[in-house]
Amino acid sequence: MKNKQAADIFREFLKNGKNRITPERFEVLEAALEFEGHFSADELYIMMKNGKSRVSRATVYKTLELLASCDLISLRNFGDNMKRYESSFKKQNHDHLICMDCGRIVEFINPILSKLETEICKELDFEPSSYSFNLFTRCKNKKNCKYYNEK
Amino acid sequence: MKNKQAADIFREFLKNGKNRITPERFEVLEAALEFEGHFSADELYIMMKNGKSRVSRATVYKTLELLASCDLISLRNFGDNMKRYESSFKKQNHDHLICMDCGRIVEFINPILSKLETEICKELDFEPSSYSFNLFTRCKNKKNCKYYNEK
DNA sequence: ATTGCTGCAAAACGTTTGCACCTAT
DNA sequence: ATAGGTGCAAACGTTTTGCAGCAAT
Repeated sequence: MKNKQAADIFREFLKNGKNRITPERFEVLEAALEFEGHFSADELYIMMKNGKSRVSRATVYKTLELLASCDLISLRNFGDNMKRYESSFKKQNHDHLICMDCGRIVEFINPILSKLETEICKELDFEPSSYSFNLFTRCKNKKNCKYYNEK
Repeated sequence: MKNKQAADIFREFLKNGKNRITPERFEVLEAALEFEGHFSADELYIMMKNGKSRVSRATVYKTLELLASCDLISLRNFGDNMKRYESSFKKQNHDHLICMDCGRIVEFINPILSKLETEICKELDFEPSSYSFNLFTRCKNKKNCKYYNEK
């Protein structure tokens, strides 16, 4: 177990919710934290299969939901109809710029957004939980964009 | 045809893109503009079917894409894996607060967001196209929330 | 002993596609 | 005449579900 601290958080979360502590769940946790960048549930499942894991697709899907509930990973939506996740353990909260031509996803941090979240929720009288701010763009120079050109 | 002005915009857009002008496309336009609030492609299709329209599901899906391209409607993503649309004809650009408990969607307008869009895109050197800012929340008083309680 | 979890396959869901026919140009 | 659109049903990709057996409590 490489991320003992994350595992402790997950174990505590499972206990409090009267969920069982199973080796499969910790396998998924570890794979999710190791994954570089954004991944879909199926991508993670395939990666784990290739790594000779015997965890099932259903378990991967369900465990990712649990991990998102306890904020060890974040759920993202980039406009395709697909849930994506990324590790949020020991990582600063950030937002995403998506290029609709080349598919690149650039992360950025802007401190105003979480202030806006607090402010607007207060005004409308809702309890904030999370927010998403996505910028959909097109890269300027297709000729110089290696991501666009390699497609 | 109730929305002559929108129809003109659509007709012009179709011509410029060498798309044909068909009665089916204008039927979808009209239904989309009449729909109150947010709708999925399938919801619109079902509604049209119930209204005795003979337009096919495929045509609805494709026409909604065209309508979004010429900004007569806006494409939204509220975190479920489903494309949602809403009329944006003669309507101010706005963002959404989603209550994850009762399902309510509240619209709000905040002028800072489009400034942020411009600013961040400039800094990262991308051409802005659109953005989405969603606040995921929980309503504060379940007891007094009629949306929560009617479920 | 009792739930709850797992793996598997099947089903569900929204969406896209292939194709023969039709229609706007 | 011809390119493009339509309707239908089948295919698609992601996610969820039902269920029998298994394992954590």
